[in-house]
Amino acid sequence: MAQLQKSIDKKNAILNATISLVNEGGFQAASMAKIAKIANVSPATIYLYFKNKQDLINQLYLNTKQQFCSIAFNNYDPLLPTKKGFEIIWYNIASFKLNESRESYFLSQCDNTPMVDAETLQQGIELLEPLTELWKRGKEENVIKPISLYLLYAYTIYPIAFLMNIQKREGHVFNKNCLKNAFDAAWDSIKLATN
Amino acid sequence: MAQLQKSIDKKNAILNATISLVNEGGFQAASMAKIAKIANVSPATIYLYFKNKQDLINQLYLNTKQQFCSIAFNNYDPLLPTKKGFEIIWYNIASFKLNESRESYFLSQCDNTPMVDAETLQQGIELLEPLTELWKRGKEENVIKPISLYLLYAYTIYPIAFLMNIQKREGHVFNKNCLKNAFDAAWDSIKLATN
Amino acid sequence: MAQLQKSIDKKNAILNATISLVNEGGFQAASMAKIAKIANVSPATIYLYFKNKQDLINQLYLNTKQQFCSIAFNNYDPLLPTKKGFEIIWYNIASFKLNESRESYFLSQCDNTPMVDAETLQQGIELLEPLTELWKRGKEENVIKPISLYLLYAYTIYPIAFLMNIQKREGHVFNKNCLKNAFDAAWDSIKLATN
Amino acid sequence: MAQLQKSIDKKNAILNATISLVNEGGFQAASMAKIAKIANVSPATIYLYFKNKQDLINQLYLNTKQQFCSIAFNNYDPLLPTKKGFEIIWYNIASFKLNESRESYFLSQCDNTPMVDAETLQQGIELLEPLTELWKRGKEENVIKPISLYLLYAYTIYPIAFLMNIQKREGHVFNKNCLKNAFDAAWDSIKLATN
DNA sequence: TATGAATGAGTATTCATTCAT
DNA sequence: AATGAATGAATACTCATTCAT
Repeated sequence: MAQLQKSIDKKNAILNATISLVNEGGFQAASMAKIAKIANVSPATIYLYFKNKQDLINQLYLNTKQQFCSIAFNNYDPLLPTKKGFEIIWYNIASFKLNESRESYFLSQCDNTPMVDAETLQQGIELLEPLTELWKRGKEENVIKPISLYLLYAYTIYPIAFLMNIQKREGHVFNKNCLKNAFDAAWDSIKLATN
Repeated sequence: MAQLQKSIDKKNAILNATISLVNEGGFQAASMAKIAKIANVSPATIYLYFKNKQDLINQLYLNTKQQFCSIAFNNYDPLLPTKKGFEIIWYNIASFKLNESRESYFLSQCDNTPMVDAETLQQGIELLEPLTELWKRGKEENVIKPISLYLLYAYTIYPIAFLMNIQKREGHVFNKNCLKNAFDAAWDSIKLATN
Repeated sequence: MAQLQKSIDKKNAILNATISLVNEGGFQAASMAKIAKIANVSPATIYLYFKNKQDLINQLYLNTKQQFCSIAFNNYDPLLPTKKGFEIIWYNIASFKLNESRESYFLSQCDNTPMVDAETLQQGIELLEPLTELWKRGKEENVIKPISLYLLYAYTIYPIAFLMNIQKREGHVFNKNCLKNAFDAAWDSIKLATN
Repeated sequence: MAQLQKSIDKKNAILNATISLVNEGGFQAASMAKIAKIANVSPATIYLYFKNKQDLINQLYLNTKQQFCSIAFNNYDPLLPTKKGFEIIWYNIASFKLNESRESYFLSQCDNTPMVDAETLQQGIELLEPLTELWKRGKEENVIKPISLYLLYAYTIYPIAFLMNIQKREGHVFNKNCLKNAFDAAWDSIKLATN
């Protein structure tokens, strides 16, 4: 029991150290030696928990994506009206991306570089299934434009990463009003205009 | 003259080799030795043109961003009506991002990782000034929502990078209709609804 | 009893795993971790049976040499005529070296590299005492040339290792006739020409 | 010119350092770092001259085997009578093996372990072609037993390695008389008895 | 007796950079 | 302007060995 906890703690320390280093200097700055030093373990110990560096990165990606998704669908109920459901998910995601910027910036790097295996990326995407289900329903209900899931994602979720990047780089913090504007932009881009 | 040309060719060969390598394996995969080999020069030669590796990356980023911007404002005339002007710029950018995916993917990596100096990133952003001018005017004309430039960029330009990523990863190619949908989403997200 | 057997089994599993690994990739390829994995024990367990890696190799050498010698003197009776006695021993050894090539190749590596302690090598040599006794007698009887034991060994026993190496490397198998030729060569090289 | 010489010197220093280390502690003891230190170069420099460690070992093997063979056929003339020719070659080889024990012990390790590529070993064997030609002729002339080249080698050349091993291990030095005995044993083992 | 977890020192190899030519 | 040779420091990863359980 105590041993198991110690193991979990060590693995987490390693994952944490890796996020920090990748965020500060990219994949290349996260050398196994530096990770080990920050996590307070021997370099060899990392290999007890991960097959190699790529495996470490992949696991870290999936881990973080899972955290992300578990928050994304907080309080979400598939029975809610489409717009309401989308609003809840969107604000959850925005809140994660803008508050947990450590995790978000890491995910953003993974999503825009060849750091992570294609296969692992795919696994990460599948975790968002409830959102894609919601979009499907929205299209059937003629509430959401009949456009591809890629476009829906590109215009509602992906932009939040840009805002997070700005926040991180410029110390800028987005207030409630700004967040409202962002949500409106997201919704306006995909809602089907009723005339 | 011929000598100058040879110099330019060499520098370009180096820049080109770097883009290829960064795209294939990220910053870390682009070692000076590999760059030199692909560019058909000696490692030492790189240092005649660039102070060090960071300088090489920075210059490459600015270079590529300039290419990008010179295309972005093709056929653009500040005197055009706001929506028309925006449409021209947006399609220019989309065409660059989706057709010149080599350059685009490189820029996307730079924009989402700590690869490039903060200062250099800033210089890159400033090259888009005609677009920000257009947005300013659009707001004054009550054609565009009175929201921050960050939001405008996040919801109109940034999403294209996601589409490019998808294209690259999945071999998917976006057709005219899809592009139209994307433009509409972009415009809908920032246009001021006239009631 | 059952406990003792289990211990012996484990020790043998370790020794066996080591032979396999050394044969495939030399001393360096036989890491304690790999040995443990193949022998289905924990790395730490190896240290219950052997003081350290060198001790493991030494014991394995002696063990294997003992196997070798117990076969070498099968059906051998010191009272037999010299040539007959030599013939029996020689064929025993050849049969071991050529049939038990796993063990033989291992011994050959040990005998031609600094893998094994000098002291342990000496102990291995002493196991062949009945053969050296036979040679001594043969010399007294003027049946065998009055040359050093080293020479007698070099020209009768050592060559078999070369044949084993060839067999291993080339998949070549030596038939009865070939074996007869080998024995004749061995005997011709040391027998004292009469008249 | 001076540069070329410096390069050759460096390569030789590396090869030399490698032989020393392999002789003292086997393949495993010859780490690239130790080799570099003894050769007075940086570890990275080794990779300017050799693709990797295996390549270094292979080249060293062939190099040394070439030295060996260039001596083996000193003063040898294919037109000499078979026995005379064989005698010259045998004494050349014995002299190399027993005097150049550094090189010989290294070759013996290579020949009895998986240190060297099978392909490279083959290349080494081919260098002895004049000897195999001589043996062929000897068989045609009914001077040498009609047995395989493997056997001829096993009983005439291979035993010398054993003597060298003994010399090295025990400080024992073989005198002229002993050498004569060894040659006689070699010749007796393969000569066709005329009755 | 037996182990899985842990590690500091080591492995082969590559790095960004410099320098003599 | 251009280079091949050179390198110390770093890279990812593995080693033989120990220790708490």
